[in-house]
Amino acid sequence: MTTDFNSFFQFAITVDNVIFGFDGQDLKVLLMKRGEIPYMDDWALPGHFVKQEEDLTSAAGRILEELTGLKSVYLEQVKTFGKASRHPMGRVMTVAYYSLININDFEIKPAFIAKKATWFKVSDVLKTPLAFDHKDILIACIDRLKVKVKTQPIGFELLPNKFTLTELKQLYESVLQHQLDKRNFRKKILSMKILIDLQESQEGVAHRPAKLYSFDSERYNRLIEDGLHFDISYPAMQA
Amino acid sequence: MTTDFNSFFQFAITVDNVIFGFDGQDLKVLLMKRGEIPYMDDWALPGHFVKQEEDLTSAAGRILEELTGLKSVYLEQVKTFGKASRHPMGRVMTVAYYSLININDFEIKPAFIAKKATWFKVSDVLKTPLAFDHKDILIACIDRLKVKVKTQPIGFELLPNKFTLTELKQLYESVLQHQLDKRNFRKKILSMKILIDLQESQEGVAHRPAKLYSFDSERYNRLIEDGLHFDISYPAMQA
DNA sequence: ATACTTAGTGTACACTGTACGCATTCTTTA
DNA sequence: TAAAGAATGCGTACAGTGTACACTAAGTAT
Repeated sequence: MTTDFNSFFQFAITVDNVIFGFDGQDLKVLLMKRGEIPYMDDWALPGHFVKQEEDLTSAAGRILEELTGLKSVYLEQVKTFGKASRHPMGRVMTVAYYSLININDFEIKPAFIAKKATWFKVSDVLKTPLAFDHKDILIACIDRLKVKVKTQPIGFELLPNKFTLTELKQLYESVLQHQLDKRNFRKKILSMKILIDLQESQEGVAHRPAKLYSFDSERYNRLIEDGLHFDISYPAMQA
Repeated sequence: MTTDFNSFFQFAITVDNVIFGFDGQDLKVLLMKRGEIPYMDDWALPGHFVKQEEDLTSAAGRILEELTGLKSVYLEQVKTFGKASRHPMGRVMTVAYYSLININDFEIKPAFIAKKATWFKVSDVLKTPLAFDHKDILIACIDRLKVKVKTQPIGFELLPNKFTLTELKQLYESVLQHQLDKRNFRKKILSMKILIDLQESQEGVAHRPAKLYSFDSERYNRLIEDGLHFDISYPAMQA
């Protein structure tokens, strides 16, 4: 009975993290070139084994921090992948997370430069093979992000504190893979009253500078209490 | 290095399954009285250890079938719970699934009668303590169901093949915990054209019998291709 | 026959989504 | 310094959907 019970304790758990960034044009994901077997030299999601005494959530945060130096960023669990055959070296389940970071804050930690951590356009990565079942994991995270970004104000996590409405629109378009109508997008976002008009403008651009805004999370929370329905649905705003 | 690697393989994985049913009045969940330590005699979600050679998805299906005899029912992974302290007897992570079954098809397998599998009203269970972190798991599954039932036609999984519009409305009300306006609900559902009018009526009721409908999944899929937006949002239909 | 119970229907109004074009403000360069 | 270029930023009209709301119809039970 006891030995029977113990026989179950032979799994390993990893956390794999789909780190999304946005460079003003495209949605990007951070991949690492594997330096060990299996899948040596293939591109893979950053991930690690969970340690014996470590909470799952802590493990996800640790990976992100070790790699990027960033703490307290947006991090969400998506799905656990547990096919018996998914890891050639044993029974390893992986819990997939995705995180949203401001790509400008980001700086790869020296320890990882050797492992070649690189940003890829999401649209490109979908065409190239990845280690393990990481392609499936990536797709699951993209799908989750698409759903979530429409109904939760998480898109702002990918932008600098100060941003223009054009940048925000570009972000939504690259996540949702859909063109949006400029005027309707502005109208909708501004009508929610969740942005602070910073009374500042872009500088150094070769055209009329755009106004800068920031996301007012306190106000957002108050409005949600009052029944605000955050919803950026692209069928509603096709260009 | 190898020993180091092996040291990670000391986790156990369980699957816990929140089995939802609907009796025409209330949303219910199937719980079992535990017959072993820890948490002996407490109510708990049905669950099991995942076996060495078993896919995660198969394990979830196996639990459901062993308990209810039902195969190929709606089953969805929700979240993995992995606090280091969550299981007093070792490092056990659990992957939470929920499933939707037609309560009339259901018959508890004899092996489980001894373990007292019983349906509870969801609203009651939320007030009583459960084993482990099963309360958290239950809440996560309820929340997921609420979100999902609004945008996917999964509510029908909880109903018999033939149902009345009043039953369907009652189902939504008990899941969403919100009253809906009868006329608007009917108008919305019928306007989607995803129900088949069976040209039959209820029998044996002490009042005007209601018409029976069934869900037309093929038609639904066709309409989705054409851009149908399934959305039963309660702010839109408050009573 | 009457009372009772639930099923089933329609309309008016407000609001939101959607489509769409032009003037404005800044930089660059001729 | 004038003109061209580039992106910003604004408004309106129409269609469609959401929402509120009360009574009649069709059965059963007494």
